[in-house]
Amino acid sequence: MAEDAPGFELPLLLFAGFRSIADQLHAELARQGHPDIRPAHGFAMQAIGRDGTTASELGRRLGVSKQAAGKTADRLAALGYAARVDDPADARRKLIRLTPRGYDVLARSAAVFDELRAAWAERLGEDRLRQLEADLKTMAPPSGFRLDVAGWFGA
Amino acid sequence: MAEDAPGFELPLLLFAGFRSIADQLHAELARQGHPDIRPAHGFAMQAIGRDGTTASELGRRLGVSKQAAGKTADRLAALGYAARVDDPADARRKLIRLTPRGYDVLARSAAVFDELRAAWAERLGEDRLRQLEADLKTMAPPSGFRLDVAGWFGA
DNA sequence: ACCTTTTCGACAACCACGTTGACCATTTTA
DNA sequence: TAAAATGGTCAACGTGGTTGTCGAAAAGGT
Repeated sequence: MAEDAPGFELPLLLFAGFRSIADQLHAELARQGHPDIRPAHGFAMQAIGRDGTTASELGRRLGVSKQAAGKTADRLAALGYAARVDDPADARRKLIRLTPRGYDVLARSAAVFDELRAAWAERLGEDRLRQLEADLKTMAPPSGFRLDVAGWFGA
Repeated sequence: MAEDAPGFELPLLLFAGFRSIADQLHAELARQGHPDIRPAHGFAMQAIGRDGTTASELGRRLGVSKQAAGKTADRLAALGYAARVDDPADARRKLIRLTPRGYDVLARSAAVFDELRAAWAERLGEDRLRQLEADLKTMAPPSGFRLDVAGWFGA
């Protein structure tokens, strides 16, 4: 009878799958006029959303401190993907809003993700892919995703 | 008929699976006397292996510069998991070797990974898990894994 | 043998991403 | 109205990366 795979392979495969999709996404985004977008930026812009948010709230959504979230917002602003504007209703707050260029990345990302999923479906079959998604949902619901990846990995 | 999952869910699920396993591993390692081990350390120690290696070679295995690999080795040394010794056969080289404490982490990690895989097998069934592994292997062979995760994500 | 090229390790400067702690300004609340 | 909670920023630091430079040692070619 066949041996079980060694346990260490499973996380490697999961990570390789994630990284494969992320790399293809960013290669395609680079081709479509967004060469300087990094995975961290995509997560942050997704968390900012169409309505914008504040640094404190962004930090809560991303699972990092408000200072870290503020720095990320500054970088996105420097790259032209976000802007920080005063909140007329609350002089403490500064809203982080996506620029048209930021919305463009979000829209293109959604499209590319759908294409990549379709590629998986074609290769594996829609049934197998659905089962894979369902199994992952069973084992690791991506509830309130924490995206402090860089810090999580190394610090 | 059921709708397809949105494309952006797939990478999130893959990452959540990876992170779930990694978090459980490190929680267990902490319980077993290794509270300061980080994911990056585990990858580096795995790459150092039982025979030890040099900073340059470690950099190649990890897909990072020799300087970065050297820094990682220094940190592992500071934590007591590795030691750097002169190579008697080549005065340029300094071998990075795991300490007994380093080997201990590797052995415990392997055991915990097997336990975690067994937990997945119990929940999903061995067949489903094998299929999941096979499908991931199809879509993203973890060939020559690059583990510059922190830099890849953000820099 | 000798000179050139390659390799290894280290130093320095820098960037990205995260952390705490402290601080001030502005709501909110009691 | 005074006290507490909230939002943003500054500063200092840790960790994981990057280039570029450099000297010492090994390898290679003539």
